[in-house]
Amino acid sequence: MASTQDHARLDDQLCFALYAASRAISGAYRQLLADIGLTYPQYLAMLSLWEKSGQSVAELGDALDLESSTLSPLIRRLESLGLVRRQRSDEDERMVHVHVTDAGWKLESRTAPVRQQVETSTGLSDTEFATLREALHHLRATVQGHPASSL
Amino acid sequence: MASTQDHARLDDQLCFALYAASRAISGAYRQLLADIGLTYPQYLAMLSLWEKSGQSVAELGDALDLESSTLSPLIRRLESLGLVRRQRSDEDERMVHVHVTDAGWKLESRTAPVRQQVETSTGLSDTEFATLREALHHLRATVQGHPASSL
DNA sequence: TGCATGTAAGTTGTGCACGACTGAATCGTA
DNA sequence: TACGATTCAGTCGTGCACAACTTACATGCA
Repeated sequence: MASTQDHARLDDQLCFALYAASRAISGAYRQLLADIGLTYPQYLAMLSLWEKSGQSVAELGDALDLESSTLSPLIRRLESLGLVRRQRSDEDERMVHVHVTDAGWKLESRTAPVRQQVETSTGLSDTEFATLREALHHLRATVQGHPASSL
Repeated sequence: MASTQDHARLDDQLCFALYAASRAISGAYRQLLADIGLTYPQYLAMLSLWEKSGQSVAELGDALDLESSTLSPLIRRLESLGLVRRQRSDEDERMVHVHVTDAGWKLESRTAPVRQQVETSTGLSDTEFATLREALHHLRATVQGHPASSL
Protein backbone atom coordinates (compact mmCIF):
# COMPACT_ATOMS: atom_id res chain seq x y z
CA MET A 1 0.00 0.00 0.00
CA ALA A 2 2.76 2.38 0.89
CA SER A 3 4.21 2.02 -2.58
CA THR A 4 1.02 3.26 -4.20
CA GLN A 5 0.71 6.49 -2.27
CA ASP A 6 1.72 9.76 -3.83
CA HIS A 7 2.15 11.71 -0.61
CA ALA A 8 5.53 13.00 0.46
CA ARG A 9 6.02 11.09 3.67
CA LEU A 10 7.25 12.93 6.75
CA ASP A 11 9.73 10.22 7.69
CA ASP A 12 11.23 10.27 4.20
CA GLN A 13 12.22 13.91 4.54
CA LEU A 14 15.82 14.70 5.33
CA CYS A 15 14.67 18.03 6.70
CA PHE A 16 12.47 16.32 9.29
CA ALA A 17 15.17 13.83 10.26
CA LEU A 18 17.47 16.78 10.83
CA TYR A 19 14.89 18.79 12.72
CA ALA A 20 13.93 15.91 14.99
CA ALA A 21 17.52 14.77 15.63
CA SER A 22 18.57 18.31 16.45
CA ARG A 23 15.78 18.67 18.99
CA ALA A 24 16.58 15.26 20.46
CA ILE A 25 20.22 16.22 21.03
CA SER A 26 19.38 19.64 22.41
CA GLY A 27 16.87 17.94 24.70
CA ALA A 28 19.58 15.62 25.99
CA TYR A 29 21.80 18.62 26.69
CA ARG A 30 18.97 20.61 28.22
CA GLN A 31 18.46 18.23 31.10
CA LEU A 32 22.15 18.06 31.92
CA LEU A 33 22.81 21.77 31.42
CA ALA A 34 19.98 22.64 33.78
CA ASP A 35 22.25 21.67 36.69
CA ILE A 36 24.79 24.20 35.46
CA GLY A 37 22.16 26.85 34.88
CA LEU A 38 22.61 27.21 31.13
CA THR A 39 20.23 26.73 28.23
CA TYR A 40 21.49 24.92 25.16
CA PRO A 41 22.00 28.04 22.98
CA GLN A 42 23.68 29.75 25.94
CA TYR A 43 26.02 26.77 26.22
CA LEU A 44 26.93 27.00 22.54
CA ALA A 45 27.63 30.72 22.91
CA MET A 46 29.83 30.05 25.93
CA LEU A 47 31.68 27.33 23.97
CA SER A 48 32.57 29.93 21.37
CA LEU A 49 33.51 32.51 24.00
CA TRP A 50 35.70 30.07 25.94
CA GLU A 51 37.45 29.44 22.65
CA LYS A 52 37.87 33.16 22.05
CA SER A 53 36.89 35.58 24.79
CA GLY A 54 36.33 39.18 23.77
CA GLN A 55 34.55 38.51 20.49
CA SER A 56 32.26 41.19 19.18
CA VAL A 57 28.56 40.40 18.85
CA ALA A 58 29.00 40.16 15.08
CA GLU A 59 31.93 37.73 15.42
CA LEU A 60 29.90 35.57 17.77
CA GLY A 61 27.04 35.73 15.31
CA ASP A 62 29.38 34.50 12.58
CA ALA A 63 30.56 31.62 14.72
CA LEU A 64 27.07 30.55 15.77
CA ASP A 65 25.31 31.59 12.58
CA LEU A 66 22.87 33.71 14.54
CA GLU A 67 21.52 37.25 14.11
CA SER A 68 22.22 40.04 16.55
CA SER A 69 18.51 40.10 17.29
CA THR A 70 18.89 36.61 18.73
CA LEU A 71 22.26 37.15 20.37
CA SER A 72 21.63 40.48 22.08
CA PRO A 73 19.04 39.14 24.54
CA LEU A 74 20.98 35.87 24.97
CA ILE A 75 24.16 37.77 25.87
CA ARG A 76 22.18 39.95 28.23
CA ARG A 77 21.04 36.83 30.08
CA LEU A 78 24.62 35.51 30.23
CA GLU A 79 25.66 38.89 31.61
CA SER A 80 22.93 38.85 34.23
CA LEU A 81 24.18 35.38 35.22
CA GLY A 82 27.58 37.00 35.71
CA LEU A 83 29.26 34.76 33.13
CA VAL A 84 30.23 37.44 30.63
CA ARG A 85 30.88 41.17 30.57
CA ARG A 86 30.09 43.56 27.71
CA GLN A 87 32.56 46.22 26.80
CA ARG A 88 32.02 48.81 24.10
CA SER A 89 35.02 49.06 21.80
CA ASP A 90 37.25 52.13 22.08
CA GLU A 91 38.29 52.12 18.43
CA ASP A 92 34.80 51.61 17.04
CA GLU A 93 32.01 52.54 19.37
CA ARG A 94 29.45 50.64 17.33
CA MET A 95 30.99 47.37 18.48
CA VAL A 96 30.51 45.59 21.79
CA HIS A 97 33.04 43.00 22.91
CA VAL A 98 31.91 40.09 25.06
CA HIS A 99 34.44 38.95 27.66
CA VAL A 100 34.24 35.82 29.80
CA THR A 101 34.31 36.67 33.51
CA ASP A 102 36.02 34.64 36.26
CA ALA A 103 32.67 33.00 37.01
CA GLY A 104 32.36 32.22 33.31
CA TRP A 105 35.78 30.55 33.21
CA LYS A 106 34.94 28.52 36.29
CA LEU A 107 31.97 27.03 34.50
CA GLU A 108 34.03 25.69 31.63
CA SER A 109 35.34 22.56 33.32
CA ARG A 110 31.86 21.62 34.53
CA THR A 111 30.64 21.21 30.96
CA ALA A 112 33.10 18.47 30.03
CA PRO A 113 31.12 15.65 31.70
CA VAL A 114 27.93 16.90 30.08
CA ARG A 115 29.55 16.69 26.66
CA GLN A 116 30.89 13.26 27.51
CA GLN A 117 27.51 11.95 28.57
CA VAL A 118 25.68 13.14 25.49
CA GLU A 119 28.41 11.84 23.20
CA THR A 120 28.18 8.45 24.87
CA SER A 121 24.40 8.46 24.50
CA THR A 122 24.74 8.81 20.72
CA GLY A 123 26.32 5.37 20.57
CA LEU A 124 28.59 6.56 17.75
CA SER A 125 32.23 5.63 17.33
CA ASP A 126 34.76 8.46 16.98
CA THR A 127 34.87 7.84 13.25
CA GLU A 128 31.11 7.81 12.80
CA PHE A 129 30.87 10.91 14.96
CA ALA A 130 33.39 12.80 12.82
CA THR A 131 31.89 11.58 9.55
CA LEU A 132 28.40 12.70 10.50
CA ARG A 133 29.69 16.02 11.80
CA GLU A 134 31.53 16.76 8.57
CA ALA A 135 28.56 15.68 6.45
CA LEU A 136 26.40 18.16 8.34
CA HIS A 137 28.94 20.99 8.10
CA HIS A 138 29.15 20.32 4.38
CA LEU A 139 25.37 20.20 4.01
CA ARG A 140 25.00 23.52 5.76
CA ALA A 141 27.67 25.16 3.61
CA THR A 142 26.08 23.83 0.43
CA VAL A 143 22.56 24.92 1.30
CA GLN A 144 23.72 28.35 2.39
CA GLY A 145 25.62 28.71 -0.86
CA HIS A 146 22.34 28.15 -2.71
CA PRO A 147 20.24 31.21 -1.88
CA ALA A 148 16.60 30.90 -2.93
CA SER A 149 17.10 33.53 -5.61
CA SER A 150 19.51 31.27 -7.50
CA LEU A 151 17.21 28.28 -7.54
CA MET B 1 48.68 25.80 18.05
CA ALA B 2 45.27 24.29 17.68
CA SER B 3 46.62 20.95 18.81
CA THR B 4 47.82 22.38 22.09
CA GLN B 5 44.54 23.93 23.19
CA ASP B 6 42.38 22.19 25.71
CA HIS B 7 39.11 23.91 24.84
CA ALA B 8 36.23 22.00 23.38
CA ARG B 9 35.89 23.66 19.99
CA LEU B 10 32.46 24.69 18.76
CA ASP B 11 33.06 23.38 15.26
CA ASP B 12 34.13 19.98 16.61
CA GLN B 13 30.77 19.45 18.26
CA LEU B 14 28.30 17.18 16.51
CA CYS B 15 25.53 18.94 18.40
CA PHE B 16 26.46 22.28 16.87
CA ALA B 17 26.79 20.82 13.37
CA LEU B 18 23.31 19.40 13.79
CA TYR B 19 21.89 22.60 15.24
CA ALA B 20 23.37 24.79 12.51
CA ALA B 21 22.48 22.44 9.66
CA SER B 22 18.92 22.15 10.90
CA ARG B 23 18.53 25.92 11.01
CA ALA B 24 20.10 26.24 7.56
CA ILE B 25 17.62 23.79 6.05
CA SER B 26 14.66 25.33 7.81
CA GLY B 27 15.86 28.73 6.60
CA ALA B 28 15.92 27.45 3.03
CA TYR B 29 12.36 26.19 3.43
CA ARG B 30 11.26 29.36 5.19
CA GLN B 31 11.88 31.59 2.20
CA LEU B 32 10.10 29.27 -0.21
CA LEU B 33 7.22 28.45 2.13
CA ALA B 34 6.55 32.14 2.67
CA ASP B 35 4.94 32.25 -0.79
CA ILE B 36 2.55 29.53 0.32
CA GLY B 37 1.90 31.20 3.65
CA LEU B 38 3.28 28.45 5.88
CA THR B 39 6.04 28.41 8.45
CA TYR B 40 8.43 25.47 8.51
CA PRO B 41 6.88 23.70 11.53
CA GLN B 42 3.43 24.30 10.05
CA TYR B 43 4.63 22.68 6.83
CA LEU B 44 5.88 19.62 8.72
CA ALA B 45 2.55 19.34 10.53
CA MET B 46 0.69 19.57 7.22
CA LEU B 47 2.99 16.89 5.74
CA SER B 48 1.88 14.55 8.52
CA LEU B 49 -1.77 15.51 8.13
CA TRP B 50 -1.73 15.08 4.36
CA GLU B 51 -0.38 11.62 5.04
CA LYS B 52 -3.12 10.92 7.56
CA SER B 53 -5.91 13.44 7.96
CA GLY B 54 -7.95 13.26 11.13
CA GLN B 55 -5.10 12.50 13.52
CA SER B 56 -5.60 13.45 17.13
CA VAL B 57 -3.30 16.09 18.60
CA ALA B 58 -1.47 13.37 20.51
CA GLU B 59 -0.95 11.30 17.35
CA LEU B 60 0.39 14.34 15.56
CA GLY B 61 2.66 14.99 18.53
CA ASP B 62 3.96 11.43 18.23
CA ALA B 63 4.64 11.84 14.53
CA LEU B 64 6.39 15.20 14.93
CA ASP B 65 7.87 14.52 18.36
CA LEU B 66 6.30 17.68 19.75
CA GLU B 67 4.33 18.49 22.91
CA SER B 68 0.69 19.50 22.82
CA SER B 69 1.76 22.85 24.24
CA THR B 70 3.65 23.44 21.00
CA LEU B 71 1.06 21.90 18.72
CA SER B 72 -2.09 23.50 20.12
CA PRO B 73 -1.20 27.05 19.08
CA LEU B 74 0.32 25.80 15.82
CA ILE B 75 -2.88 23.95 14.92
CA ARG B 76 -4.89 26.99 15.91
CA ARG B 77 -2.92 29.02 13.35
CA LEU B 78 -3.46 26.37 10.69
CA GLU B 79 -7.17 26.46 11.50
CA SER B 80 -7.31 30.24 11.26
CA LEU B 81 -5.65 29.90 7.84
CA GLY B 82 -8.53 27.60 6.92
CA LEU B 83 -6.23 24.64 6.21
CA VAL B 84 -7.46 22.31 8.94
CA ARG B 85 -10.56 21.79 11.02
CA ARG B 86 -10.65 20.60 14.63
CA GLN B 87 -13.25 18.12 15.67
CA ARG B 88 -13.69 16.87 19.17
CA SER B 89 -14.03 13.10 19.24
CA ASP B 90 -17.46 11.64 19.84
CA GLU B 91 -16.19 8.53 21.60
CA ASP B 92 -13.66 10.32 23.77
CA GLU B 93 -14.37 13.96 24.25
CA ARG B 94 -10.87 14.61 25.55
CA MET B 95 -9.47 14.08 22.09
CA VAL B 96 -9.47 16.53 19.24
CA HIS B 97 -9.06 15.26 15.69
CA VAL B 98 -7.44 17.48 13.09
CA HIS B 99 -8.90 17.18 9.59
CA VAL B 100 -7.46 18.69 6.43
CA THR B 101 -9.96 21.00 4.74
CA ASP B 102 -10.46 21.43 0.99
CA ALA B 103 -8.18 24.46 1.12
CA GLY B 104 -5.63 22.35 2.95
CA TRP B 105 -5.70 19.64 0.31
CA LYS B 106 -5.31 22.24 -2.42
CA LEU B 107 -2.07 23.39 -0.84
CA GLU B 108 -0.48 19.96 -1.02
CA SER B 109 0.56 20.03 -4.65
CA ARG B 110 2.11 23.48 -4.25
CA THR B 111 4.68 22.13 -1.80
CA ALA B 112 6.24 19.63 -4.21
CA PRO B 113 8.40 22.23 -6.04
CA VAL B 114 9.53 23.65 -2.69
CA ARG B 115 10.71 20.23 -1.59
CA GLN B 116 12.37 19.73 -4.96
CA GLN B 117 14.25 23.02 -4.76
CA VAL B 118 15.57 22.44 -1.27
CA GLU B 119 16.60 18.88 -2.09
CA THR B 120 18.49 20.14 -5.11
CA SER B 121 20.19 22.81 -3.04
CA THR B 122 21.63 20.16 -0.74
CA GLY B 123 23.73 18.85 -3.63
CA LEU B 124 23.28 15.30 -2.31
CA SER B 125 22.71 12.23 -4.46
CA ASP B 126 19.68 10.06 -3.71
CA THR B 127 21.94 7.59 -1.94
CA GLU B 128 23.72 10.20 0.17
CA PHE B 129 20.36 11.76 1.00
CA ALA B 130 18.94 8.44 2.21
CA THR B 131 22.11 7.50 4.09
CA LEU B 132 22.19 10.78 5.98
CA ARG B 133 18.47 10.61 6.70
CA GLU B 134 18.74 7.12 8.15
CA ALA B 135 21.81 8.06 10.18
CA LEU B 136 19.85 10.93 11.73
CA HIS B 137 16.76 8.81 12.43
CA HIS B 138 19.03 6.28 14.09
CA LEU B 139 20.83 8.96 16.09
CA ARG B 140 17.55 10.35 17.37
CA ALA B 141 16.28 6.92 18.37
CA THR B 142 19.52 6.11 20.18
CA VAL B 143 19.68 9.39 22.10
CA GLN B 144 16.02 9.17 23.07
CA GLY B 145 16.58 5.63 24.28
CA HIS B 146 19.27 6.98 26.62
CA PRO B 147 17.37 9.12 29.13
CA ALA B 148 19.61 11.25 31.30
CA SER B 149 18.69 9.19 34.36
CA SER B 150 20.38 6.13 32.88
CA LEU B 151 23.64 7.89 32.12
C1' DT C 1 -22.96 4.52 42.52
C1' DG C 2 -19.04 7.11 44.13
C1' DC C 3 -14.40 8.24 44.13
C1' DA C 4 -9.34 7.89 43.11
C1' DT C 5 -6.37 7.60 39.28
C1' DG C 6 -4.63 8.59 35.02
C1' DT C 7 -4.80 10.72 30.56
C1' DA C 8 -5.92 14.34 26.82
C1' DA C 9 -5.79 18.89 25.82
C1' DG C 10 -5.11 23.53 26.80
C1' DT C 11 -2.79 27.61 29.39
C1' DT C 12 1.00 30.22 31.00
C1' DG C 13 5.74 31.74 31.30
C1' DT C 14 10.54 31.71 29.58
C1' DG C 15 13.77 31.60 26.03
C1' DC C 16 15.18 31.17 21.46
C1' DA C 17 15.06 32.44 16.12
C1' DC C 18 14.24 35.47 12.57
C1' DG C 19 12.58 39.55 9.72
C1' DA C 20 12.04 44.39 9.76
C1' DC C 21 13.37 48.27 11.67
C1' DT C 22 16.03 52.04 14.54
C1' DG C 23 19.75 54.90 15.89
C1' DA C 24 24.47 55.66 16.49
C1' DA C 25 29.06 55.43 14.55
C1' DT C 26 32.04 55.01 10.76
C1' DC C 27 33.61 55.05 6.06
C1' DG C 28 34.04 56.52 1.17
C1' DT C 29 34.32 59.89 -1.84
C1' DA C 30 34.00 64.04 -3.76
C1' DT D 1 35.22 68.68 5.27
C1' DA D 2 30.52 67.58 4.01
C1' DC D 3 27.32 63.89 3.39
C1' DG D 4 25.25 59.70 1.64
C1' DA D 5 26.00 54.76 2.18
C1' DT D 6 27.25 51.18 5.17
C1' DT D 7 27.93 48.77 9.43
C1' DC D 8 26.91 47.46 14.04
C1' DA D 9 24.15 46.50 18.23
C1' DG D 10 19.81 46.60 19.76
C1' DT D 11 14.36 46.63 19.73
C1' DC D 12 9.97 44.85 18.37
C1' DG D 13 6.59 41.48 16.68
C1' DT D 14 5.54 36.71 15.41
C1' DG D 15 6.03 31.97 15.96
C1' DC D 16 7.99 27.98 17.78
C1' DA D 17 9.67 24.70 21.87
C1' DC D 18 9.43 23.13 26.32
C1' DA D 19 8.32 22.82 31.47
C1' DA D 20 4.91 23.28 34.85
C1' DC D 21 0.39 23.66 35.71
C1' DT D 22 -4.80 23.41 35.11
C1' DT D 23 -9.08 21.58 33.43
C1' DA D 24 -11.92 18.05 31.75
C1' DC D 25 -13.03 13.63 31.32
C1' DA D 26 -12.84 8.52 31.12
C1' DT D 27 -11.85 4.39 33.45
C1' DG D 28 -11.06 1.12 37.22
C1' DC D 29 -12.39 -0.46 41.38
C1' DA D 30 -14.66 -0.60 45.83
